[in-house]
Amino acid sequence: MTVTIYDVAREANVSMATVSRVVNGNQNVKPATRKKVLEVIERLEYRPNAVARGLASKKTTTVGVIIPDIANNLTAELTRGIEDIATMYHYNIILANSDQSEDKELQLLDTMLGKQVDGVVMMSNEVTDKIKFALEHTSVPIVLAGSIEKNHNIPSVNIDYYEAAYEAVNQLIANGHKRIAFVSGCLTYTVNGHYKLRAYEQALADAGLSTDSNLIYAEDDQYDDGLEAWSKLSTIENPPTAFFAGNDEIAIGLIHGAQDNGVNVPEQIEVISFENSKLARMVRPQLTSVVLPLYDIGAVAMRLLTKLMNKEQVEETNVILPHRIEQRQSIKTPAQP
Amino acid sequence: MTVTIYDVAREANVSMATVSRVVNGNQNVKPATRKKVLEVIERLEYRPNAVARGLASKKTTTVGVIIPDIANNLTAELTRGIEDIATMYHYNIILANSDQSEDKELQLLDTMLGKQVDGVVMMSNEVTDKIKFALEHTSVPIVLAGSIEKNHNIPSVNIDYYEAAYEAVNQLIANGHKRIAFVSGCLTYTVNGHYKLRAYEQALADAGLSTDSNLIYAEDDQYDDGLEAWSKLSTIENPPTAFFAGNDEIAIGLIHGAQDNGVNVPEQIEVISFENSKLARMVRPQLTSVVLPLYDIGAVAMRLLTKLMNKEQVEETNVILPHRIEQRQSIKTPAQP
DNA sequence: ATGAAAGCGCTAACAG
DNA sequence: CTGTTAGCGCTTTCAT
Repeated sequence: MTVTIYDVAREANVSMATVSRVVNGNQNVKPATRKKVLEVIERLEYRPNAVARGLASKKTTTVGVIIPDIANNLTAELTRGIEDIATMYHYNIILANSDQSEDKELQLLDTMLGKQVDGVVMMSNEVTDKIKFALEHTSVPIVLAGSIEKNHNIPSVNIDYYEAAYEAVNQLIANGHKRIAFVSGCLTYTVNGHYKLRAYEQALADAGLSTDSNLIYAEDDQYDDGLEAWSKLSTIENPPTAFFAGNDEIAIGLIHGAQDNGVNVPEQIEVISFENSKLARMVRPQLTSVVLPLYDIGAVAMRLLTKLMNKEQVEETNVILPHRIEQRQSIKTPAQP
Repeated sequence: MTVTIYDVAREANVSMATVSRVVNGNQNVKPATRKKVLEVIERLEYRPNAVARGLASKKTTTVGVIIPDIANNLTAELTRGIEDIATMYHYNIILANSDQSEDKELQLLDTMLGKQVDGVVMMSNEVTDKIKFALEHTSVPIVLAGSIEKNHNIPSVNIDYYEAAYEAVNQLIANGHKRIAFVSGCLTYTVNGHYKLRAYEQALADAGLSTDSNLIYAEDDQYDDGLEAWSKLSTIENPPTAFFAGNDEIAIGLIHGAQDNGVNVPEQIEVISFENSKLARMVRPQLTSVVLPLYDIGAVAMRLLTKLMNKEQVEETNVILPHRIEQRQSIKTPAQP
C-alpha cells in the first residue's frame, strides 16, 4: 500500500538504482529519464522512506539536542538558534529535556545515539566527569552550547563568562559601591554560575573590597528567588547597595522586591543582570545587562556541528563569541572620565 | 566495528531472534539464556540500532512536533508538556518551527512523515484548508494542540477560548467600563485571535455596548505592540478605560505604556490578559488573566496521541480543558454581589 | 547512463 | 523456549 522506490522503478521502466539517483539529485541520469521518473514519483505520490535510507546510508540527517528545560527562556532562545541552522543544512532535531540531571543526560545521549543521530548539541551547566567521558567516546560529533568543559576537550560555543561577569561587577564598583551582592541560581544548576562567582570575587578583590559571604545568595534562578533574595539581603546588617544578578528573572525579582518596599532603582540600589532576554526591557527601570547571545550560541554551535559531521577541517573547536553590556536604566550612567 | 545483534548472538551462542527477544523484553526466554545474553550485551556494549528496528517494525517511537516558534513563551510551555508525556511513553520528539507559515507547515509535515514518525502534534493558529486536507490524509494520527480546526475533524486539545474571552471582557464590563479596547496580535497569527475577537464583540453587544473599531488593535503580539497600542489608543477621542489583552506581553506593554505616562493601573485604567504565563506575576500590578494551561494542553495532546497511535478507543477526540481567570491586581476586585 | 545485487541491522512470522 | 528465514525500503559498489 505504501509506495516504494521499487514501485516507481517498475512504473517508470527503470531500475531502483536510477530512481534512487534522481531522488538524490545524482547528475548521472539522462534528462529524459529523470523527467520520466519524476513524473511517476509525482503521480504515485512517492515519498522516500528516510528510515530505510538511514539504514542503508548510515546517515539520518537528524541531530540530537539535549537541553535542561525548553520551558526556560534561555534554552528556548538557544534552541531556536540551533533549529534554524539545522533546518538550513537540512537536518532535523530530536529535542529532549534533561532537567540538568546527569542520569537523564546520559540516558538521553544513549537513546539518541541508538536512534543514529548524526551529531548532538548539548547544553549542560555541569559537565561532570561521567558526562565528559561519555561525550568523548561517541562515534558522532558533539558540541556543547553555552556550556563549558574545563579541559576544552569537547567542541563548544560560549562567551567569556568570566570576563563578562568581571566587567559587570566592575561597573558596579565604578559607581562607587562597596557592598555588592551576588544573586544567582544554585551554582551547579545555573548557566556557568561558577565563572560568575569567581569573577565577582576577583573583581571585588582587585578593587580592594573584601568578599562577604552574607552577600552571596545562590538558591534557584526564578523570579521568586530574586524577590526572596531581596528580602533576605536587605535586612542584614550593612546591606548591599548594588546587586549582580545571575539572570533577568532574578534581576526583576530583585527590583520588584526593592520597589515593593519603597526602595528606588537605580537611585537607592543598582542592579545589573546577566542575560538580556526580552524580559530585560519589560521592567521599569529596564535592565542593564550583560548580553548573553543565546540564539547566536545555538546557531554557531549547530554550524560547528555541521562542519564536524561533514569532517571539514575546523581551526578552532572552542569558540568564544564576543560579549557586551547593554546599558539601560537599572544602574546609573557610568561616570564620564 | 559497530556491534550488531548478530555479534551478540554469536558470542552468546544463541540466535539473533533470541537476542531480539531479550532486548525487547519478550517473556519467552529462559532466565538462564536471558542472563547469558544480557552479559554479552553488557560486555560488547551492544546498543540496538533504532533505525534498523524502525525499518523492520514500522514503528520509530518518535513523534513530530510542529509549532510556530519555540522561542515564544507560549509554545515553549506547550512543548514541555508534550515532551514530558512523550518521554513518559518512551517516545522522542522531532521538533520544528513553522513560523506560522503554511508552506513550512506543509513541508515539515512531509519531511516528518518521510522520517516515519508514529504521529504528530501540531500547533497552528490558522488551520487552512490545505493544512486540514494534509492532516486528514496522513497515515499516522495527528493531534492539534491549542489550535482549532473549525469542523472538528481533527483530534485536538484546547480550552473554550470563546467562553474564556467572554468572561474576561465581562469582568471589565462588570466593573463599569463602557469603553473597552481589544489588543491582540494579528488575528491570523495569534492563538485563536478570532475567537477572542468574536467573544469580545458579543460580550459588548450583550451588555448593550456598541463595538467601536477604533478600540480594536491587532498588529503583532509582542511587548512593544502593547506599548504601541497604548500610545495609539490613549490619544484617540474618548479613549478606552479598560483593555482586554490577547496575551501577557501585550498586557505588560499596555501597563507600562500607561505607567510611563503617569496613568495608574488599575485605578485609572484596567487590564485583563489572556495567558497567565510566569510573566503575569512579573509586573506591578500583577496581571489578572485568563489562564491558558499550555503545559496541560501539550501534555493532554500528547497523551491523546499515544492512545491514537495505539489504536485505543477514545471517546472524545476534541478535548476541551477547563479554564479559569486568575485574579490579581491589574483590574479592581470585582464588586461583591 | 543504467542495472544487478548485496547488504544496512533488526523484527516477525513460522517451525520445531 | 529457541532457531530459521524472509523481508523492511533504500544506498551503493560493481558491471556494463
